[in-house]
Amino acid sequence: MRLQQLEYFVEVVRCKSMSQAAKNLFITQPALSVAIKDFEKTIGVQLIKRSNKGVVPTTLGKQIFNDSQEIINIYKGWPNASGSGDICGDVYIFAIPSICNSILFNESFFNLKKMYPKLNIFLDQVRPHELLSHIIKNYPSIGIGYYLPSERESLFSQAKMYGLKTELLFKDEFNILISNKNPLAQKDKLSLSDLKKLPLSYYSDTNDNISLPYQMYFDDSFRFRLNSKENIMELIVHNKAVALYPEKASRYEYCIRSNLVRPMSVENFRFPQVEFFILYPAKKTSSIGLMKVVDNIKENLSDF
Amino acid sequence: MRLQQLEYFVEVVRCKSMSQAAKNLFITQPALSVAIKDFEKTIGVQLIKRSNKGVVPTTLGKQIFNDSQEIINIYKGWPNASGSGDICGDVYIFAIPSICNSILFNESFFNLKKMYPKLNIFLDQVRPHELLSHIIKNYPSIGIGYYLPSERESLFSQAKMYGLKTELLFKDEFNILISNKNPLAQKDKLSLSDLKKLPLSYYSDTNDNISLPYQMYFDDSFRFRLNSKENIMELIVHNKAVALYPEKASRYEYCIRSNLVRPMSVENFRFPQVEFFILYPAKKTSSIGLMKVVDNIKENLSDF
DNA sequence: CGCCCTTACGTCCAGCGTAAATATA
DNA sequence: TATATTTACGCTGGACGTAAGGGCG
Repeated sequence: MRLQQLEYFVEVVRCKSMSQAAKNLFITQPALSVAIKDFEKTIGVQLIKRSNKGVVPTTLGKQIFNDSQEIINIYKGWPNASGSGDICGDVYIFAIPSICNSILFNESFFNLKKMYPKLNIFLDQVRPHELLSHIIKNYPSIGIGYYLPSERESLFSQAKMYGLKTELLFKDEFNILISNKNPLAQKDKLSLSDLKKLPLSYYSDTNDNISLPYQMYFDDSFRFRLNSKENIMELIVHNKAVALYPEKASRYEYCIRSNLVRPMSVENFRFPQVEFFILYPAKKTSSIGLMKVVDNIKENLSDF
Repeated sequence: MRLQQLEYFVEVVRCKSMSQAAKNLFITQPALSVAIKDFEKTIGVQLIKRSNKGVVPTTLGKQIFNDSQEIINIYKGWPNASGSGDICGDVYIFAIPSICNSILFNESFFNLKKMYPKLNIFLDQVRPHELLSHIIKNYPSIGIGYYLPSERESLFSQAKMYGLKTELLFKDEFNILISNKNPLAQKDKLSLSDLKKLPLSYYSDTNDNISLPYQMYFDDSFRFRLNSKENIMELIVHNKAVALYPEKASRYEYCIRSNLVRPMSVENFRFPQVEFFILYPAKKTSSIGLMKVVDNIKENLSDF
């Protein structure tokens, strides 16, 4: 017998309806029907009477309804029990640079910390090619990154091998970040020939597989290989270079919000489309704290 | 989270030892170790400190130990909860004639009824070839019968198809039941030629695949095909015929206990060896009452 | 080395979703 | 037919057993 079944039963009695309770519990109605039936089977007696109008508890059903509420009240007080109890523990998040601001800019992310003061949340910025290894080394932890559509299958299967679940958050498109000081920033769109006047900055790791292939389109008389987003942004703001960044994910960058730089696309030309994903332990035994953070991020970044 | 995990945790704290608790809980020590670890993971905090001397609860562990006991006390009062609460419901047992007395003769079988007065137990005597169909028609129910070793695989796989679990109870050997009035009963063993003087009685169903093949060894000038054990026993007691019966399973027959008839073997000759089995629903959601009866029978009839 | 607990891995069952069936007004 | 519940079935994950691994006296 699972504690969850008690919660299911309580919700069914409260709603006087299987279908309504199923909605509230975020499971399908047949699944709930079976769960309640199994619950009755282990208890050994009928707990609710079914009809096409809904359900009503039997005499004993009411008794067990009360007991169940009492039990739920006890364990909801436990740390990390699915109530809002005393959720605690350490949660590690590894995210690629472009998405970090989007996470941090979101007020509800900080509400997590207010809601669960004992929950320690650590956000580490890592380069895309390091993401998976960080997640695995620091299991259990959460990862946020992107993949090119062609990398999708290999990422999903690799993650699965390590007991990780991968979920798509949103699709994004790379664009050029350019300083508003640059006269070209006045245009609606850049042309391919404009690019030749612009030096491209990119990450110093040799696996920057987004920017590297496009180097040839830019002014290749300069070479800026830097190892932090801050360095790169600094360069862009001072109009010494441009960079390729995912558009949606970067929308909360300070330089963009304050109009120091702007994202621009190129006429008749598309930079890579990518899909942002979240990676987290597939096991249901993951700490509730971790799952709260996962749910929060998914809520904030889905359909971004 | 399962209610069982609370019981596991409570037992571990009580024993101050994983291995001892595992013994009391009838699971292996590694299984318990994992269960407790999962419990801690969902709660989010360490509940016990491990050492090579055993385990001790942490501060929070003690708190949750108390809460768990409280929760267990609540649901142990429910009908069929694994406490000795108010176990109720109907339990149907189908057993072949030869084993019925062994079940009924056992005092502990009747203690079941004393312990759980609301549990209705129905015992039906059925012929071996009808056993499976009765079990299926009356699902969930319990069956007790025997098979020839050659029938073993087919029975097990067929039962599995119907969601039934089959367990060996004990091995038995068929022997001749003969009236003590008969002078041959004075001998130590019968000879094959003695059999020719003895008419064989057997069940009137055409599927009596134990007795039928041996008909030729007996006095075949008589043919007694009867449809109840009482009729057959009556015949044997009055020395009008003999019959083939499994020896161990029949030991509680009144006629045998009171020395009216005795089982005899034949020199240099063996009647079929059979294996008695119990059949019951494989699902863990079976009513606790049914499982109590299954456990009782297994306890009484294993290594008979 | 022995005791106690953990990790690894394979097997089997339970939980849930999808789709289809059933019941009642 | 419309609404509510049940049944059927496939997939995935969890529970437990067996066997092997590690820490501490």
